[in-house]
Amino acid sequence: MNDGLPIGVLARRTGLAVSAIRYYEDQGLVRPWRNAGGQRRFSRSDLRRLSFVMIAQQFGFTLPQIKAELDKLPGGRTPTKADWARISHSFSKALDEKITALVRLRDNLDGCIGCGCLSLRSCKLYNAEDRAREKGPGPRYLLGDRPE
Amino acid sequence: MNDGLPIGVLARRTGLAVSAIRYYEDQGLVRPWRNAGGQRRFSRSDLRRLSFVMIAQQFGFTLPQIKAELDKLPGGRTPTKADWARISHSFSKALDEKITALVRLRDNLDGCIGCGCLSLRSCKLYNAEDRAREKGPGPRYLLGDRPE
DNA sequence: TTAATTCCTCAAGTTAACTTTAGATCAAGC
DNA sequence: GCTTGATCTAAAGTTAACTTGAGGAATTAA
Repeated sequence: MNDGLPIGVLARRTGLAVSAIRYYEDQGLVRPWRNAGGQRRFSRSDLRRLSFVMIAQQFGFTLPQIKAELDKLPGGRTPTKADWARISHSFSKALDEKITALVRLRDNLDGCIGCGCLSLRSCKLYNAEDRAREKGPGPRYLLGDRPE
Repeated sequence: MNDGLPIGVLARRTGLAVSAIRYYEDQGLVRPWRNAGGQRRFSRSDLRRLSFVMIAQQFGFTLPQIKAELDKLPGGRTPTKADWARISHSFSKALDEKITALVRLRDNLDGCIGCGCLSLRSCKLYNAEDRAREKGPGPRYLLGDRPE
């Protein structure tokens, strides 16, 4: 009874394709064991790992970034609710910061007269772009750096 | 003086590569005109369009989704601050909903004893997954549907 | 026990979002 | 006018994140 879940069950429960779950194993996001016949068996907590992956992806995180988050979970034992609460919390905090930047963009528009931008010197957004420009070549991110 | 910005200036101001901006034109995200010599000229408001694209991408929106948002801006005239405020607002509202779902995931963990999940029947997360499962085959999104 | 289903690996194919390359033209400063 | 740097097009290449397909083995239900 407690011999783990086969991959198809994980797929049905999460909505992921079987091939996607196998790919996630390749990328180190889950670590199933094998049964006597060589088939993957997952623990129930992997349902949670996969849910986390799906959610994080919807927010634009890459698989390596997500792996880095998941790697913060304890290695030897099954993660506790406290482990998960901590990781989710730091995660939603990072998102809150991104959102703050988005709201700031919206609010900054109020300083401009229509668009154009007719009053460039007083436009905070314009200045924000100029400030980003001073940081040198290569892509810069208006929202600050990407996570991790 | 008011003959528009060349692509290189847009690139320096936004941090995007010139090739990326040209690609965005192909995808219909910006619509520069051409000068006598056939070179692209952009309006200043395109700086804002591109900033919006960059921000939206960080939140995992695809280019078609972003285009759909930008297409809501008025066609004939330069967008006003009110236009931009409206689009940013609906955008951050969608994100707030996603975040709410994330927080719900975190909070749901409190119903479980450690993990395992030892008390499956009382685990809200487990039930949430089962509910998703009932919606039929194909991928389902724990956070509700993707935007647009 | 047999049939249907599920699973396995490995290699190749796919899509989105770009970048790179090549060869040519345009624009700006001296 | 000339040179240097920016820009042009078109086609091919790249990376992440998967999916698909082939051929075969394991599990499960009857």
